[in-house]
Amino acid sequence: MEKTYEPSKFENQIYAKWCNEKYFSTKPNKNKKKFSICMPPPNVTGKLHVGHALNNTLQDIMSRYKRMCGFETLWTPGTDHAAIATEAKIVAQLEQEGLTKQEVGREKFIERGYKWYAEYGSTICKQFEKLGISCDWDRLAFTMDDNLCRAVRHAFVEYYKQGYIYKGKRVTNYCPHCHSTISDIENEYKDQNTKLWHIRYPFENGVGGIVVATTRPETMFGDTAVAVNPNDQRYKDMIGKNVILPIINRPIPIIADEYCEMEFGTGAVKITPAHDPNDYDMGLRHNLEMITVIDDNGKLNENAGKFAGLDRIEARKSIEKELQNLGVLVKVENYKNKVGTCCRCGSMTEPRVSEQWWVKMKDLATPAIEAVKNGDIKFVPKRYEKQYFNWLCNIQDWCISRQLWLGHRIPVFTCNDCGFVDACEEDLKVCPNCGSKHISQDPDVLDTWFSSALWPFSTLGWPEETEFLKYYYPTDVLITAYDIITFWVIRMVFSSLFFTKQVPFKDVVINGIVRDIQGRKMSKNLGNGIDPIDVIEQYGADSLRLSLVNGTSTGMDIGYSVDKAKESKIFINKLFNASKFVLLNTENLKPKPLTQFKLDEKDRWILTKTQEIIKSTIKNLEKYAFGVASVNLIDFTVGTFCDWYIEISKLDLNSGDETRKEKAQNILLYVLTTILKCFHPFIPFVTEEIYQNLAVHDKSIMISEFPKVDEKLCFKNLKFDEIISVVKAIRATRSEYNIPDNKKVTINILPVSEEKLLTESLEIIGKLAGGSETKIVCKEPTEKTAKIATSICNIFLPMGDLVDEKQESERLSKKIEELKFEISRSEKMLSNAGFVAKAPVSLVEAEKEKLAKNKEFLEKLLKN
RNA sequence: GGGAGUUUAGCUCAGCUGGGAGAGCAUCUGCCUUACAAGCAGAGGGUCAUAGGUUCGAGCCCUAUAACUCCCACCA
Repeated sequence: MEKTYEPSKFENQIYAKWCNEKYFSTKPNKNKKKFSICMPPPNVTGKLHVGHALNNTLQDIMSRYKRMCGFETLWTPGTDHAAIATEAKIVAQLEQEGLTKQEVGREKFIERGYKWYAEYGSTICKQFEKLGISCDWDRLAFTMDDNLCRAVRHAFVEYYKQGYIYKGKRVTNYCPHCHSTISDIENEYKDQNTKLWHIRYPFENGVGGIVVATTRPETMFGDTAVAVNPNDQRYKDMIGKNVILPIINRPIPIIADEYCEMEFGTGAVKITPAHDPNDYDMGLRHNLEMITVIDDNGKLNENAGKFAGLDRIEARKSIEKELQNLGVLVKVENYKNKVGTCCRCGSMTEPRVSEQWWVKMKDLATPAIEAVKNGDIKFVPKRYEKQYFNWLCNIQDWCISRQLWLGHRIPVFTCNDCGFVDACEEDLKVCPNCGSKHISQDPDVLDTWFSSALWPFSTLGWPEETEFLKYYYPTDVLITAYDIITFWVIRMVFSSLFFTKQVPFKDVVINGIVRDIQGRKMSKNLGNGIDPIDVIEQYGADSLRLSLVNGTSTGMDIGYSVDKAKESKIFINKLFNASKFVLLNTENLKPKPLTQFKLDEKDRWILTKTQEIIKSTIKNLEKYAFGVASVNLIDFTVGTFCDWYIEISKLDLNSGDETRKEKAQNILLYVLTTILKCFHPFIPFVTEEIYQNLAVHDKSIMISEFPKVDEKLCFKNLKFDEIISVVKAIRATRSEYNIPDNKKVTINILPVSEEKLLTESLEIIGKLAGGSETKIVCKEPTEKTAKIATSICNIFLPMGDLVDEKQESERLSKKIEELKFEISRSEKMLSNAGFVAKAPVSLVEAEKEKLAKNKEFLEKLLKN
């Protein structure tokens, strides 16, 4: 092993070895229980971010843990083509070359897409490898793979044949930048400071009129009515009359509709059915004409008269000026409202009437709600169920068509001659109705999430009844961030229930978002992003992983800075060094069962503590409490193993007594091995590196067995903590007197109880507390000493003139006060009838014991 | 307008079905002690947001309040 912990020296080699040995690969094995997990596929639009590192670290922890527990473990990796995002990137790429999508043509454009997928897909996989994740690369999936395309097509056709998919005209959110419709959840509402324009629409005779308030004056050219509330006294008489739309002078009717709020604005609303979902509904109710005024590029079209060709936002100023000139602009006030933006590119979306493909959601949602309600699927933490229910209970039909070229093309074919329409798994070449060969396929592609929704089963071979599907499905756990519960988790659930009649996963573990240390989202604009690969290069993958997990809790956001990786590296370095110590002292050791040795108090103590940490690690991992598990492991490694046992073991190792030495060697090796195995899921590389150097080891730690609690190594009524208290008390007193650590003093111990233990532990106390001579005495020394009282003994440190009487009596009286306080506390509790009657018996007993012990202690102190 | 979350040491955060407040970093003091100075030992530092309530007992459960964050919703 290297002298110092330098992760870059071994991480890559170890990963290569794991791959060569096929440790990540798995296949159905009827004799074993399985554990399966499928990776939320990152988009192939770029590099991994810290969020991916977090999410995949958690999945890797579960995978490695379960694998070590003997489960046939499949973790399916993969990537997502993310049609809209990737297409935007490629369009931008083309733009740089001075080309447009149209000039390149659909076929060539798709070719470019595949090139992009290959390039960025492999970049992402390489980054994952650096992170050390143990997914089965042989089963790497991509949403545009042939078999996944077949699954998508099969799913579409099934939905279609059963009447779940239909084509319909309504207002959807259109992104003029991405040139496609997007679904409601892809449309994010953002606060914006804008204006409310009050415009007078005059009556036909040119006199008076009705004033409407609008945030979108540019849509006025598409107005086909003005609506007022039927109960609004102000406008009652105007209903049915016409007003003249200014600028283009088109007459439109005043209609009555409950939708209008009398209190808002002027109480009169301009109605633009083609550009607003509510207006659209009203248009249907009142049979209004629909006039589109904004084109695919977000510019006003010919219906806007002389404003045609202007950008929708830029046109506002000119329109405002014109309205002012016409004398119909009543006022303009500042106004704050929410504007829909495209979640991919941030452009303001445009509500527009268009014909799209939809999935009918209501019947699909019901079983999905049921699956979580009846516990077939559990959310961790549970509170995220609310988000799930909230969305499913208010479900709207899902718009699945996108006006893009990349992605899964909608498999609906139309006969150009007879109008026959059908969805087909194989391309339709000949019309089954009229025999014509003039067939055209729908030009749109499917929403990316349509294919991701099938991910857990499509990656296992569905719709084929493959062995993998039969064995590994449903998967055990999905680990993902909360921001895609609606986009993805919900859609997987209803798709799975519909197509496979099973839930896609049993547990959904939600991780938070990785933010910067100030709690801000990491973004390009802020320049506060952290590249996980940089962190790995600087501190190692294990440090990155541990820093993302340690002390965090599920579902909570994480404030992250590279300092955390540095802190983790410091701990790993500690583990590395402790291991080095053990390795140096256990070379060529032939381990024996620990029960063969005569175990003394400190041995029983460390072995019992080891069983406790195994137990707690298992318990925490089983409930996905990764952060607590690692905190406990670190605490045990540093605070128990390194700080105490290793130091103490040096006495056995250097005792010259071969039996003692061999015992210590065996215990050191056992405890270290246990620590390494428990830690392996968190920090796989360094644990493997160390493990390979152990005197005895399997071929790899990752295929070794996860530690189990050994009841034979659990001991009761241990008193070793008392010895630790003695050491700490002496150390504190030394520090009080400013005695440097390297200066030894005589330690006189006058036992009060546990004399045997104290006698056996003199060596330990002497070593750890800096004793030149450590001995049991039967009475207080006559010389001047610093006096320390502990619950099992009095300690006297002869320090000549250094001893300060005042300080001594202060310490003594402080101790007495402490004890008195403790005693009165215990007495108060025990005299409380409620406590004695209602508290658990063990607690009451413990309190009684404590009281008796403290009373005895105090009595002895006061005697002196 | 609904819903959720957060509020604990100077900072970043843990804290189990309620049973004596924890870690890391930072600060102060002393040590290069034979695994580790990326270290060791010691120390200081908290009315667990506020106010009520339930309970023998509350950081944890209930109710209200405040501040911050997020999600959902068609008020032009």
